[in-house]
Amino acid sequence: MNLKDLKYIITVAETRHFGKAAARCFVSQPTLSGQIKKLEQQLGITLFERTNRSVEVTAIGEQIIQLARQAIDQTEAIEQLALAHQDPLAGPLRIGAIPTLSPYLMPLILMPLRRRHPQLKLVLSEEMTDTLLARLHNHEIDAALLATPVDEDGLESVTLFNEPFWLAHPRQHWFYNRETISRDDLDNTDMLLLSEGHCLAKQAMDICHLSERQQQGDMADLRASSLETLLQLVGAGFGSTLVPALALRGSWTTDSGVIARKLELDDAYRQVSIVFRQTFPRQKALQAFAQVIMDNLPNTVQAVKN
Amino acid sequence: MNLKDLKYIITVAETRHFGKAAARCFVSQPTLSGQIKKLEQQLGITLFERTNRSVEVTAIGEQIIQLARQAIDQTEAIEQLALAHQDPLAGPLRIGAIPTLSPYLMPLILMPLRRRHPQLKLVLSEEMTDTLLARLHNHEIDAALLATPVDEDGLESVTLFNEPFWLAHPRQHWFYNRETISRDDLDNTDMLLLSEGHCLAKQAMDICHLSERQQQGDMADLRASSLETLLQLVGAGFGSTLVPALALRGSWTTDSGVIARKLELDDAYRQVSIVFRQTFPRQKALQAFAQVIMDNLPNTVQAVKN
DNA sequence: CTTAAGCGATAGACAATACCTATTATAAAT
DNA sequence: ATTTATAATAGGTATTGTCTATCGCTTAAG
Repeated sequence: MNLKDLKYIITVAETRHFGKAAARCFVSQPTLSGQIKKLEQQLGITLFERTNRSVEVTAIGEQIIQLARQAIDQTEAIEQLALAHQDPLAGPLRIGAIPTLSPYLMPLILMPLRRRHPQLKLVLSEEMTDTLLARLHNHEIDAALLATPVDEDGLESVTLFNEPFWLAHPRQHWFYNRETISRDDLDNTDMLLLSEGHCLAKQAMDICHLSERQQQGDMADLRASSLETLLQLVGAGFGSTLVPALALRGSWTTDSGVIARKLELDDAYRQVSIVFRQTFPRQKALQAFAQVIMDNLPNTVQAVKN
Repeated sequence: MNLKDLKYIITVAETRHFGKAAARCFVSQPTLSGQIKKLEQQLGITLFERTNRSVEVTAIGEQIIQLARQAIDQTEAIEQLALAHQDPLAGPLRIGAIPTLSPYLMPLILMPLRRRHPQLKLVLSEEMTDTLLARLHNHEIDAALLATPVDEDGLESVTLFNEPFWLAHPRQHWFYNRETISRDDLDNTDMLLLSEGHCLAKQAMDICHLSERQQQGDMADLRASSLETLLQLVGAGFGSTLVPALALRGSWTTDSGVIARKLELDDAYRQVSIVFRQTFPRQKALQAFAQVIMDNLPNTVQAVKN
């Protein structure tokens, strides 16, 4: 059986005329006759009762043609669906981002994205780097926004921007009187960190020259599960911390006893990149998404030219 | 697009493995790969995201494969339906019969038919010869049981049996004392007839040598619309009539003042035949139906050997 | 009564394409 | 480093869908 054959019998049933049906199917009449004969033999039944003068559909033919119509409808639905999704921007894009980035970046780009690519729908998830990479491999998400370099098999990574770390310290802290903060200053203060698994925790440790062991001994009980909590702790005077620039766009500096200051250190930034499977077929959609991000960054962070 | 292609992508979606899918489809792996590539190009979308190590279905692929499954289901339903009807006896057979035959013949054969061919369902209709022939041409019925020879284009006719005409007369009639009834006797009595259109009316007139005109003058007001009515009239003494043998199988002789007697005339019978379109594809079913009729006739009528 | 026109079926040649074998390229496992 | 497993590619073969030309038949017209 064949989809063309089904179209043929449907058309014959409609026209009750082999010649006209053939013309409507853009084939010759012998072709149509032959294909229908073949189909009838394959099915073992007669679909049309024909004389030189008339063509009538048999009872069983009526039933079969009804089913054939449904089958053709399904295939046309397939073509419609495919056509609607030929635009790689169309349809949902499943994006995961790390928790120290997502709540600060997404508000910046969602509106511009909708304006620029209204047909592109996002499905967002917020998880830590390892989980995101696993979900990427499992095809559960299409891309991940990470702040750590990735070099895994089958994954590709495009850097979007460099996000500086700022120092957040309590107002009462002796930092308050310093003109600039040096790395030595950072080494000699109480640094609060995010709980384990957050890449930001490890990066902060690297910059402040803290070792894992040191950390465990000192303030394991003061690791926070979110940046918001962390800043609350800073405001309460428990210590200082490094904060990615985008996270400071809120009202932290003004009210709640937290002072945020730029760091004049070469390596006090993180590289935010979008990571996806090399085989992902809708990379154009990711490209568009990335472009919207880079076009809508505040001037505290600098987009990377690729 | 092609039904085979749809089967291919369904199988790949199930196995997530081109080689295994190819084996299950009984084709080589390159064939499967090529066909799927072709389909993806035709649809303009990627159905599977594949590496050397894994095959995963894309989001749009999932949707399309779901539709493909439905389409394949429809075609399998077509094959099932065709298979179920490959037995030409299967499915309903639309039979029309004339009113002077149907109510007397059908009770004789319905039970034997069900015993012999339980899968053969009858759809009966009861109309006069002309109507039946028209419906036959219109494909509204598949065969007609008639008592008149038919020689129309595209129709074929098989004689089933010869049904003798019996004479039905009132008990008080002078026929009652006669040993045998001759044709002259018939000419000289009041013959009651069925209303126009019934072939039995014309046949009775032929046998009794009545002309149309004669009939109109005499007893146009006494034509009956059914055999039952006609016999009621006979019982009431309004005249005599010719009755086909099968119609006398009831209890007419015993009670209601009607005497039925065989006629010893060469031409006092009618030929009952089954008529159908030459192109009708289920002639085997008609053959079976006809055989059941001939096997279950009472000994008052004689089957015709073909 | 002959001729012409319309219709579906048939025959044979051709061309598109589905299919196969053999091979390549690449990644994972030993 | 070698082997194994996988999908992709290349090139040749075979199937089969399609075409043109024609037949056989029926109906309509001259």
